[in-house]
Amino acid sequence: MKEVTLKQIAENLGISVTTVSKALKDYPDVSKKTKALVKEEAKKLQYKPNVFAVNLRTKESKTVGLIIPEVVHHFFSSVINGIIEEAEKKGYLVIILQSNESYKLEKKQVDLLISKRVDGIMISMANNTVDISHLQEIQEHEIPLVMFDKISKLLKCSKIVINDRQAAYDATKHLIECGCKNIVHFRGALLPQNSIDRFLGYKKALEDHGLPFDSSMVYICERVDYEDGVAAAKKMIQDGKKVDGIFAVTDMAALGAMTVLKQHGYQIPNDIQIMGFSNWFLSQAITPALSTINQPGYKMGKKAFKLLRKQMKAKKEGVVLEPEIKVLETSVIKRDSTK
Amino acid sequence: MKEVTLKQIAENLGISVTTVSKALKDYPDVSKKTKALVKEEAKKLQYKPNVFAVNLRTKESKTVGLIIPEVVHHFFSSVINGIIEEAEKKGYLVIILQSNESYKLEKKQVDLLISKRVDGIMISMANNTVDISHLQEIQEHEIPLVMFDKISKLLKCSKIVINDRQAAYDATKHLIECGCKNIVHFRGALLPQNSIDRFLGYKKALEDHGLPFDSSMVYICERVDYEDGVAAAKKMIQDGKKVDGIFAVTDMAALGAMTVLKQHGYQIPNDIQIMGFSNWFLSQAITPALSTINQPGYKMGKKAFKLLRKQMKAKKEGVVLEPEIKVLETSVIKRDSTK
DNA sequence: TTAATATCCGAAAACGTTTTCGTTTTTTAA
DNA sequence: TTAAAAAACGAAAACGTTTTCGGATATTAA
Repeated sequence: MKEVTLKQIAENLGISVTTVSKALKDYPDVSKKTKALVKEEAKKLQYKPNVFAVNLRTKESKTVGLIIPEVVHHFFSSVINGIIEEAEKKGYLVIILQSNESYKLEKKQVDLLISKRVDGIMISMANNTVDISHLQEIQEHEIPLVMFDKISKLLKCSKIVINDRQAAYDATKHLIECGCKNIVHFRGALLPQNSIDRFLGYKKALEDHGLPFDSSMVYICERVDYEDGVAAAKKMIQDGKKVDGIFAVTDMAALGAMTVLKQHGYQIPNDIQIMGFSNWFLSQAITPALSTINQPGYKMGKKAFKLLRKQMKAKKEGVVLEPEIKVLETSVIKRDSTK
Repeated sequence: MKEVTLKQIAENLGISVTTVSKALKDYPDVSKKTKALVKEEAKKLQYKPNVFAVNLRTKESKTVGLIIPEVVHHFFSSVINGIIEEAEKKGYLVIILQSNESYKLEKKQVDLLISKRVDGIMISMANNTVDISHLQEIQEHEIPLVMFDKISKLLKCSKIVINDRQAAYDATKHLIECGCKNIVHFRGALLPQNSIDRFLGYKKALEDHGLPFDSSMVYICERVDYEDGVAAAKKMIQDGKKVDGIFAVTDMAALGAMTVLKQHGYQIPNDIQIMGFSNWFLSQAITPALSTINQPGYKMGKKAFKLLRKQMKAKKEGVVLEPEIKVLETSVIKRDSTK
């Protein structure tokens, strides 16, 4: 089974490769008649252009890269979903790589994508990435770059985020308005910006409402997952502090905490109210249903690709485009874990 | 910033492109001295081969395609994780596409991957796919193909599965051994093979243990998710049948059922025992912790790529390889939803 | 009719690499 | 010293497409 090429079609029709190519792309300088002939023959032979040759010639691959900390996370898989769908609509395919929250691996993945000559890159940074030279390298190669969710404030590029600080502020405020006076915060790791911002929002909300901030009321959930929530809650109970509210950095951590609290006989929301973050799809299914902040992963993915596409288009047209920063709306979702 | 090419290096060193190419690939017919020189120069200029040209020349892209029903599913994202990791180890990148459980879209995605000339394809079929001509087309293009999880028995290709029937048999048997006499089955959609197999395993287990099979004790969960479990449980309660055990096609459906049952005052496992399927990561975290079947997604992903790689290698070497079917082990995981 | 213009077509270069095969140079054997 | 063998190198073709630009043909105007 021989591959069908332009040459093949040209020979069959007794015309030149040039004309065949142009006919298929509707160049104005080929007659309607030959266009029809060529297209018919192409269809008959089921001609499909050799992308390898097209890539080489046009210097683009219609492929973009995506680097995220981990695929197996509801938030990130939602983002992936949004990106893939949006990309496909525009004829782009997506290569996904994981950093496993490791700076070293993240750097390696960036190199990989650069050498694969993808048309653009989207990235959500690993927690412990501080050096951003690998991201600058992307820009030096003039590859359009978009950051989302876990971004670096130091890098000048298009970004798509939520206002973590404001959202955390709202979440904490919600707890306060529900009557909480002693609110614990289960925060994320120390480095990533969104973890910092959520912490700051929590702190600010306390201050604005006349509640004292006490750093011993803050527990760290390094990986912001279920187990971390469990561990933090256990530690909290052990510490024996007076607590009537918890603002957790993610729904998963909140859920972990909830399980432990229930096991220890705490009534939710009567004894302790809990606020999550992300609106994970099962948060409404657990008992009590978890109050949380809506973090639109799917939408973020869509927007991320749209921004990237804008950059890619501009590059192709030789236009210089100012980086754009899009902030997506979040909102408090009140359920049964707060009253 | 000009791209560094072989030509560039050749000119700098006053030798031919051919020699440079060969030197970098350690051909035996270039002297140690020139090899050293070339490599040094290449490193100095940070030479990176143009993959587009390499692809064109070698006719391979070191890229594989993956088609799954949906990214946002814990099982599938586990598979993705396994595949990406294994692929990367061998220098392959992965392009992920979704069928959204639609045959039409699945077909389109296959076409896309074929025209992208990926080196291999892995697929888990959409529920309503019966016509497999698009998969045969993959084989006609001589693209290595591996199916996993949701497979077609009609297609001759490498597959990686679990023994759904046996696993379902074990799950049902477990319920029976825990004293259940009236076991309901929440099954998946009618078409996909694994849904059928799980149903058959359930039925066989009943028969083997002298329990009557009653088709009105089977409820369908089309999308096998939480909401389906909720709906099926409601319907079951409404039907007013005597039930002391449920075997659900997935943990998510089981969880949905559990929520409804708890709301209706049923004690689990005292009034009704529940068995899930998949060992979703949170199944151990809910209360009561869900007994289930261990379905190793991550491992399945790894194995799937390994099988694919074997096929790709064989193709390259011109060897014909018999399709291989790997069956992964499953096991009953006993937790608190059964006694 | 010729000249000017519009329309259509194709030769050829280019993209950067790999690989075949022939040529040159060096080494070894006689 | 010469012939044979081994080692090192390079010219050139090939992969299949896109695009420039010059040339041919057909059409219109004078």
